[in-house]
Amino acid sequence: MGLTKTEEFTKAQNEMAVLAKALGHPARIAILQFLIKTKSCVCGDIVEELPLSQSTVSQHLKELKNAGLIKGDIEGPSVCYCIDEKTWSKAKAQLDKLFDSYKEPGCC
Amino acid sequence: MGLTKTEEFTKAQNEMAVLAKALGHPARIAILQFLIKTKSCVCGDIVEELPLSQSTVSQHLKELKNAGLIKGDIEGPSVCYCIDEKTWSKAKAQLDKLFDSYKEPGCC
DNA sequence: GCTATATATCGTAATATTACGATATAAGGT
DNA sequence: ACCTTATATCGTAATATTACGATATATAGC
Repeated sequence: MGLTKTEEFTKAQNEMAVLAKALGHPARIAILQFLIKTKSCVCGDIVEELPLSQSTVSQHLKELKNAGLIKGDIEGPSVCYCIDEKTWSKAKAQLDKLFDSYKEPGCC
Repeated sequence: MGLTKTEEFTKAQNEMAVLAKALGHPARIAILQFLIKTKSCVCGDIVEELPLSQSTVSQHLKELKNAGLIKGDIEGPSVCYCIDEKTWSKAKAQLDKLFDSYKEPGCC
């Protein structure tokens, strides 16, 4: 056991879970905020900004990339990361939909 | 190792990460959608709705409760779960803020 | 108090995540 | 080709998550 039963859920549910999971770590929130703030999408400056080692930051960047939230362009010897607009707006839309589907205060 | 360095990040970053992490599993997305759909916030019917065992569902409910997204009222022999309005709108606001802070398409 | 039903918790096993140092890879400059 | 710099990957260790069956707990009804 210990393996998420993805096949048992809908595509939409799995997609949303993947996106939310990628946001489910303070370091990754911090990375995204930093990428948004410094529009120039400075690359390895993230390592200096975060209280984590270079390899750990690289791992978090990889996960954000896997989820599709960011993309990385090679730029000389370094890599330039930035928000992937398409997935970003998709994530926003999906989460908005979930949050907005709750209207009335239920029963308890 | 293997322990998230929560102290190194801001309160807001950690809070958002906790909320997102709670949403980071398809079963928990399914549970929330079900709770919203059946306004009567039927309790253990969730177990019948999901392709998971009773104990596993109970574990997921516990995590959603820990994150504050839902609350459970004892109602006779069973428990009535429903969305916790306060945390729900807080989560919505925090995520909205993150998503909306991205405007221009960066560089790459 | 006993019984049935509904949830929660415990114990356990498998897999995943987080983190780091060390090492590998890739690109630019000399 | 060599060196430097920037990132990525590997190996490893600790902790967390996911899942289930079995057992405990709690409440209503008898």
